[in-house]
Amino acid sequence: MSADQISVTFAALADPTRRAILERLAMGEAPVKELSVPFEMSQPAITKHLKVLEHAGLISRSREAQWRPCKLEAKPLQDASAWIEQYRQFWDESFDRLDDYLKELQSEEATSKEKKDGRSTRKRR
Amino acid sequence: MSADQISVTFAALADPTRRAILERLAMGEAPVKELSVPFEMSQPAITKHLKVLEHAGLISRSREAQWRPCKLEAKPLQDASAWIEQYRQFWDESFDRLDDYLKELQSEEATSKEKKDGRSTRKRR
DNA sequence: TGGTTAATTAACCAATAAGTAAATTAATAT
DNA sequence: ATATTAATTTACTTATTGGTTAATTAACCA
Repeated sequence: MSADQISVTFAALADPTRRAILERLAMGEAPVKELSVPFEMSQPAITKHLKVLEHAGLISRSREAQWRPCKLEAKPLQDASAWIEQYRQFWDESFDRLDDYLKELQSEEATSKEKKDGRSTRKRR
Repeated sequence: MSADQISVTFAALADPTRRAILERLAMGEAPVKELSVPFEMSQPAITKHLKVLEHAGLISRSREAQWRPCKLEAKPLQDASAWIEQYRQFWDESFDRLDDYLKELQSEEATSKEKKDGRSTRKRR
């Protein structure tokens, strides 16, 4: 564990079991036993995957009696997403327009004014 | 190599050297020697990283005399991005508006009409 | 108390990953 | 032909990953 946070995040996402767990957790919290049901895999194996996810900050854990519910923590995904979005222009033809819209959205929220202008000056391809 | 494509993509992105190589290639094509300059690492090591990236479809390679230029191929990033975007609602407060905008954008492009309506009916949080 | 369920820990194994140094291939240049 | 430069291949080492089974901890239940 000397890797940077985004490396840890991508490494955690590189396993299909772990991604499936995250997808399940998007529906709501769940204890280990329940998470393990869809997989032909021992419970210790699931515990290990959960440790990887927890270490990556992608889940958090609490206690309820003998259960340890897992909860999705999507924050690291935001950074991963931001990294990938750098490259959107290389695949997305409508990148310019989306990019402009996001900038506009941001300035809208930052300044809370200029609600109905700007758009007319946007670049178009 | 029996993993699904998105696992291969995330695994390729989990290494900081490989991410740095992709960032360099976003500026334009480059041969192996040039790519290896910023790293304290032997050339065979770079060759290995390039193979991982090529195997993941994140770069392609050609030939020019004794050089093998590498070129960024961002397509797999689109799928990785799409996977992560599933979770945007868990971190992004303006998810609803962006989601609505993307839907609007899509229908705009599909139908090529209804250019200046819709926005007034969007959900707001 | 003892039994059951939930989950983790410990010890182990096989496969993969990330690096090295040395040898080899391929193209260019003299 | 030979030397140089670019890149890869080979063989090897070390650490990590993903899984196993068996034992242990922890909380609840009757």
